[in-house]
Amino acid sequence: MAGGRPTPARKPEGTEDLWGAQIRAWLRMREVAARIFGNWGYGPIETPIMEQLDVFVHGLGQTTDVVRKEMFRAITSTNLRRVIEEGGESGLKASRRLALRPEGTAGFVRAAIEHNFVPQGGGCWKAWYAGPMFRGERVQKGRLREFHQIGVECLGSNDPALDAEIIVMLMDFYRELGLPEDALRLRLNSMGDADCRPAYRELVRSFILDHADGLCEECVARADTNPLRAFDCKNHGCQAVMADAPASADHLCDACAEHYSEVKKLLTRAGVAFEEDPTLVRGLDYYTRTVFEVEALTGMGSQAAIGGGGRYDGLVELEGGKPTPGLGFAVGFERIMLALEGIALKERDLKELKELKKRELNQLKARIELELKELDACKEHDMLALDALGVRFGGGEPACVYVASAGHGPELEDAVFDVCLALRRSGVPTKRDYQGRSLKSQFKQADKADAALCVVIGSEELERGEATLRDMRTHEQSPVALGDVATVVAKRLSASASDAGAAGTASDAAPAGSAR
RNA sequence: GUGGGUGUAGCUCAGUUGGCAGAGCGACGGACUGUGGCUCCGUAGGUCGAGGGUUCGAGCCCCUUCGCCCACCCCA
Repeated sequence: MAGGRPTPARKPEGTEDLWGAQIRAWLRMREVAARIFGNWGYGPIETPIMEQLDVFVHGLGQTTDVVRKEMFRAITSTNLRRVIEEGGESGLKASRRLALRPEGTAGFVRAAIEHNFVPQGGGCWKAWYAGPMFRGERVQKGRLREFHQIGVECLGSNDPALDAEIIVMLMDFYRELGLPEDALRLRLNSMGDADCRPAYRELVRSFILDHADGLCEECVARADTNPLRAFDCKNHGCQAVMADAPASADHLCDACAEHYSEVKKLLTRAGVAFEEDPTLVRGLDYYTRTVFEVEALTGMGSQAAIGGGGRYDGLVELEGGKPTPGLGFAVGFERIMLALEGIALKERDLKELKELKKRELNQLKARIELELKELDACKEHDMLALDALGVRFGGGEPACVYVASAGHGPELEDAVFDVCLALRRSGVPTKRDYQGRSLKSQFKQADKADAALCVVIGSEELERGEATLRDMRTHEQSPVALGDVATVVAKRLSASASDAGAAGTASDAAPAGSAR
């Protein structure tokens, strides 16, 4: 150990460091959520990443897989050893038994009860959240132990219009992110409520016992504890048998049936395509009536659901609050990114062909003209790579300016320092060299950083109290007084930014200002 | 919890019956003394995941271990 460095730590299994294009995509997705959900009356909320264990046990249900084996649990105690010796955490009071949230709804409902969010007179409370969730599962494609969700919740009304609205809003959200409806599949079902679900459950249970021959052991074994789960079984034999099982939508009580048909009517009215799927049974106990799930058709591994939710009219009561209806959904950030990547890869064939033709043309031109002025193959490759990352909706870093110094010397270095300071303080993203590179090298750096402008300061300029301002696209250069650099650059940048904004919103071909 | 795959340069990966540690891309420098993208030339970069064993000799064979990926299950 003496003098040796410790071996560097690694991030825990199933976690990701978010940086570069990823973090920008996450922030951008939150912006889109804030805008779209805001239009529908949902405001932002943030609740703790950990809650008392009971919040999840009561809310999600004792028997769900999430609670039984997928939660990260923690205790606080002044004497850990005694807790272990005396039979574990069950001896601790509730406030000392904690868990990292595996989903967002239970904590939201806890907060709603704690602060009386729902108005007495019968209005509803709407909010959206975004943040990390934790489940101790084995990692695979589209499944992490720490993952990020954006969710919305609405408490206080059983109006079917709300069920339809949040689904429409969800599809709008996907479209805004670059996932059109034809890239997705929306599945819809109704699970009934406290009045009709028990009887239906019993129907399914006896169906399973009658058809035990054709079903796998596990499905039969679960007939008593959770018969509906048999619909979810991946076993083909089970799927074939369960296809003939009684469908929940056919066994709803009158109130649930009316609610369900109203939801479907309104969805159709809004032009949202859906598939009724009687086998859709969501894994958390709190769902009642409307349940839905959205799958992406490309890019996914075996985990294709990029969002899902439904109504949970019994949940608030389960958490100890007054009976209050509610509903919501959650989408998975990482899975949406996979879906976007799938789309980008599909489009890539077309783009590659285009690229190829362009290059052929360019080669011909080169033979004739020797020099090509606007070939930008490198940048376009970068954009392709970005597309493959699924960040096409996220844009790149904002336009920036590069300050280059021609030559060395304390006066020059001070001038560079001053100019950068002024630029940054006037809100211009500014980059510079710190390693004494050659001017040529600095231009290379500026190019890589995709700088729109370059400020060159050398001893000649310095004597005149000036800097040279170079437009990296047009190659035009002009002198600017040192004191005016910040204001002139800020003006030039904002002018070109609004140009690009006006011209290039719909076309992803706008080359300027869009690399990482 | 169960099963399969994989680990060699910053990245993507070659590496033959055990015999000098490799390529492409990237990075850096130069050609061009103060002006970017193309081209050419050059340079740097490795505990071969870790530990042990067999051998004259191990990236390769054996044992142990760790990480990562994919799938079952479940879900976002």
